[in-house]
Amino acid sequence: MPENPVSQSVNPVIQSVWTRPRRPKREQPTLSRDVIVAEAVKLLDEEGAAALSMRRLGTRLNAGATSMYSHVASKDELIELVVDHIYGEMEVPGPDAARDWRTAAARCANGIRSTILRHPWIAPMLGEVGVSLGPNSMRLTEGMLAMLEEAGFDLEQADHVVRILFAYVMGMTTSEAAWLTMLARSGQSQEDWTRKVWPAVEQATRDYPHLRRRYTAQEGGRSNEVLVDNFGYGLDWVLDGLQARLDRG
Amino acid sequence: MPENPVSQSVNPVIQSVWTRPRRPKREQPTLSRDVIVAEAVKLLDEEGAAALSMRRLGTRLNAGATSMYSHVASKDELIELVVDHIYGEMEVPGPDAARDWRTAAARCANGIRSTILRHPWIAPMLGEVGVSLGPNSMRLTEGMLAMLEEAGFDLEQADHVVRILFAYVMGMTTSEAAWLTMLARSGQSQEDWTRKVWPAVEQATRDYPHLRRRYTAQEGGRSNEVLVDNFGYGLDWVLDGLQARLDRG
DNA sequence: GCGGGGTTGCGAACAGTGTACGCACATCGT
DNA sequence: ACGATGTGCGTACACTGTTCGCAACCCCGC
Repeated sequence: MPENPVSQSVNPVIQSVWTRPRRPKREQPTLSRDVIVAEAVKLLDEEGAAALSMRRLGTRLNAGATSMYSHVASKDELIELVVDHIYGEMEVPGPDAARDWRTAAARCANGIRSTILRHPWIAPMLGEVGVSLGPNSMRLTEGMLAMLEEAGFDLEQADHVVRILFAYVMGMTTSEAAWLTMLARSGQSQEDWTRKVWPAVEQATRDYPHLRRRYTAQEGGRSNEVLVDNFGYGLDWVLDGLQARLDRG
Repeated sequence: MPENPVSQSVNPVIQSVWTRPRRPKREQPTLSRDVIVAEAVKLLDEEGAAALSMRRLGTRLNAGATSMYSHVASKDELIELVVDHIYGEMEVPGPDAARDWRTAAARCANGIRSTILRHPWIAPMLGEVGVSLGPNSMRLTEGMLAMLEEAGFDLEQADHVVRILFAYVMGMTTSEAAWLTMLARSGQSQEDWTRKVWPAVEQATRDYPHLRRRYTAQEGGRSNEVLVDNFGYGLDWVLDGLQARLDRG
C-alpha cells in the first residue's frame, strides 16, 4: 500500500486525512506573556543564562518553537520583561519609611542584593538592558525617590543618591553573582574549587605579594558573613556621605 | 582568462591537480594570540558586542573561520583575554602614590571609568567574567592594594576598600555604558532619542510623580559634566568613609 | 444560523553561530 | 632525510533567533 506522497512532514507515511490525529483542542489560550516570562525565569533559575533559548522555552511550555512570538516581539524583549519581573521581587520602601530613611535605604539595598543573588544570571542582563521603563523598575525608583524627598533631600540630590546607591549595590552584587554562577557552572563546592585552582593562583601571584597574601589569608573562599559584612561596610560609607550632605542642607 | 576557481569546495569542477593554485606561501606565522585579541578589540570598538563572531573575526584577519582555535581555546577564553587586554589600558597607581592616597584612588577610579566608557561593550563582559587571574587585572589590584597598605590600611581593610571602590566604579560606569551603547545602536543623538521616546516616558510616568519630575528636570539627557559630577559625588562619599576608617585606626 | 476578521499556535526554512575533526603543509630537531 | 609538531582551513554538525504561511480557533455582526 500506501506510499502516499502526501507526506507533510516528519513521517512520510501518513495514513489518511481521517485517521490523522486532529490537533488537540484548544481549551483556552494556554500561552500568555505572564506564563512565558514566569517559565523563562524558572528555566533561568534552574539552568542559567546560557540555557535560555526560544526552543527550549517552547518545549517546556508544551508549545512549538515559535509560538511565543505572538506574545513577545523578540528574545531581547522577553529578556526585558524577565528583568522587570525580577525587579518586581524587590521590596519597595513604603511611604512611612522616611521617618528613618537610613535604615530604610539600607533595607532596600540589602533586599536588592539578596534578590539578585537569588537569580545570579540577572547581573549581566542588568548591564545590557540599562535603564528601563518597566513598571516594576519604575515602582522601585519612584519609591526610593519619594522616600528621600520626604526625608528632606531636594529633587536633584535624591536623584544623585538613588543613582549612587544603586550603582554601589549593582557593582558589589554583580561580582558576587559572577562568583556564584561560575561555581554553579563548575558544579563544585567552594572548597573543592579553590583547592583545585590553588596551584594556578600560587603561580599567577608569583610577582604580586599583596595579592598573594590576600588570597592566602582568605583561603577557601569568602564565607557568607564576610560578604555581608563587606557589603555593609561600603553601604555605610555611602550612607554616611549621604547623611553629611543632608545635614549640610 | 582568469576564471580561476580558486576554491575547490564551492565549485565542483576542478581542472587538475596541476593547475590548482597552491596555497599561498606562509611567510611567517601571521596569527598569534596578540593579533587576534587586538583585532577582536578593534572589531568590538567599531561594531559592538553583538558583531563579534569567530567567522567575522577570522575574515578580518584574512584567516579562515576556525584558524583562531590553535591560539585560543574557545570564544569564552578569547573574551577573557579581551577583558584582560582592556584592564591593561587602565592606569595603575604608582608606588609613590601612597603619599596622597586619596587623590591617587580618585585618579585610579576616574581612569577605570574613562577606560570603560571608551569601550562600553566591556561592561556586560565584566559582569560575566567576574574575578580573573589575568595579568593586567592582577597588576591593577596589586597596585591598589600596595598603595593602600602603604597608606596605613592593614591587609583586610585594604581588601575591603578595593572591593568597595571597584564595585562603585563598575556599577556607576555600567549604567553609563549601557546608555552609551543603546544610543550607539539606535544611531541617533541624545536629543533625537529623548525627543522620540518622550511621549512614551510621559505615559509611563503617569502614576509616578517623582520620576516624572526627575525626567522633566533633566530633559534632553544628562550632559557629560553632570555625569562626571555625579560620579565624583559618590566617589567622594566612599572615600570619606574610607578616610574615617583610616583615622579611626 | 453563518460567515468573516483577528488572534493564536506551529512546522518549515533561512541565515548565522560555536566548534570538533581531519587533511595539507611548513618548520624544526635529529 | 625523516618523523614530530604545530598552524591554517574546509567541512560538517548541532543549535540559535526569527520570518513566513497555513491551520485552527475565537468572537462579532449579520
